[in-house]
Amino acid sequence: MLAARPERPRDTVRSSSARVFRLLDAFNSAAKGLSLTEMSRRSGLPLTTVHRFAHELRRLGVLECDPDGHYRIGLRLWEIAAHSPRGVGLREAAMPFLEDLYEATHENVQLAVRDAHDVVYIEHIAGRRAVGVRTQVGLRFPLHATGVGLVLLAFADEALQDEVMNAPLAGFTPKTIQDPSLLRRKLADVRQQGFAVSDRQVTMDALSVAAPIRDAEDAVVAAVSLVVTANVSPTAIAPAVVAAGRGISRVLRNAGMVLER
Amino acid sequence: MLAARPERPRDTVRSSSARVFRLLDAFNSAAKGLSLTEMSRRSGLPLTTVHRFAHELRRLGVLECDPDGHYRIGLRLWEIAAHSPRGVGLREAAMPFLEDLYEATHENVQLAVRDAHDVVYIEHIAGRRAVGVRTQVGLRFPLHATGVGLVLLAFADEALQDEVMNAPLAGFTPKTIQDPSLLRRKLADVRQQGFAVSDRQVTMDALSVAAPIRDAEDAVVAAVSLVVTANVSPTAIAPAVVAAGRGISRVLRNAGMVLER
DNA sequence: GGCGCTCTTCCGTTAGGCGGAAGGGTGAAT
DNA sequence: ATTCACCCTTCCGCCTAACGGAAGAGCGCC
Repeated sequence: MLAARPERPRDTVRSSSARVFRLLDAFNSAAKGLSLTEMSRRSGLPLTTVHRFAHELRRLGVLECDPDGHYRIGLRLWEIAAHSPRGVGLREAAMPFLEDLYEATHENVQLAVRDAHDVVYIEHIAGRRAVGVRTQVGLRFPLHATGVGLVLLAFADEALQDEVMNAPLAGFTPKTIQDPSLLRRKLADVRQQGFAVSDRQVTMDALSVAAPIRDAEDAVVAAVSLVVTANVSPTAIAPAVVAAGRGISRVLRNAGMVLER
Repeated sequence: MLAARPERPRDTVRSSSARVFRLLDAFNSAAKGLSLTEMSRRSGLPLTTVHRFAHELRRLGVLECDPDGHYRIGLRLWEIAAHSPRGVGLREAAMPFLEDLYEATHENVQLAVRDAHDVVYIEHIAGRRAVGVRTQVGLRFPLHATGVGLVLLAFADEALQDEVMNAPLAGFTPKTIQDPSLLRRKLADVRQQGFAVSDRQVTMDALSVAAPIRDAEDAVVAAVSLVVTANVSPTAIAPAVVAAGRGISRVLRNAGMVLER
């Protein structure tokens, strides 16, 4: 008699952990803290569920809550994340070299890894004087446009390269490579030269030079780059960037760090 | 007939989220990745439960797993943590100033917040030439010994100060303050001077000078410090540290950041 | 081949999760 | 004062997803 169908799996996984992390994901691009209702809206979880989770997570220190009921990502989560090899582990190894690079140039220094089809920025150093760049720790960006992305793509599996080529390549400026065969040739150049140049492919006022970072098993697991104003010669700064990449790779090798997936 | 008692709450909370984070906590002080069995042992959760969680968390990207079955904290968790105001948010605001401090001195620069009775290091910059310090991003340390700790304690609630005083004060060197009344006087000095000096209280070869960082509501929410060899004069470096603290506070104020708990 | 180790699958039980509904609190608009 | 709009909180019955012991599979090692 017209019983409503079970109608189970709306579109979502019904495990408890998946819900918790769906809730936590609601905090990306949340400048300020979120109220319970906002969390509910962003995550698509029922308010009651959010209420239950939020209180529990607060009790655990995973979320923090200011007096007027706005929740934020808490220090506890940050501490757990500090044990992430590809995040903080890599950063610790790389920092002295990024430091030197910054001090020598006073330009934007960036450290990034790949996740799926994105670059994820792990660290960046920028003085107040350097060219304005919109990168931020934790930010994602498509692989084909940036210097670090080109490096990470050039040394990735062919399967992954194909996937990226077959998807539409977003354009940011007139100089962004959007043609797959052009990109393929570019990647070959990167592999041969040992560094990548992204010339005004993200903004028209900046170019970046990036070099690979290898782990203890010699796999390219990260990239370091220098972003400078577009009038600087890439070949002038490439040696320093490549040297930094080598230095960081050496530290990873000596520490026996393996960061492959 | 002799039914075994329910015997419910061994010592642990039985919520799903609490278990997940108990599992994730198993990763602290885990240099390398953990196997399922190791996770089970460290967390005290039954192997089957760990098995279920680990697979689910891996599916979610919260954990990563290398081919031989060793799990690590994944990039997804790190990305979520990148939205933590007291972690990455603070770091972003402070970085240029830490940078300047480092460049001017080439000594160890540290940024820390307080959590309960501990200092938690959010950032540190150390060249290869600086005095060896064992701090690390994400590390905890007692409040009463370090420079940053003294600052954070000096400007904390009286209630919290009392709690710290009433607990035994761990000693690290002969110069570590372990007497509550001495500590109380020290804290008064810190408040009056506007900076703290920890002279050989952690190791006999180093001293640190720390200054407070205030958020948009003028609450002391963090501290910045410089750790140098014990023969450097604290008063010589204090102005630079205090200036950095002021600079960072200004950025927080302009950004309207409120980091009180 | 037996032993110790770890990972995986199975499955019956149940407690913890779920979320609609209703209640309370606050502030702004009328 | 009354209404409205929001947001947070509590309650409670249903039920499913989580639980974990037990047994089995894979893998070196002595």
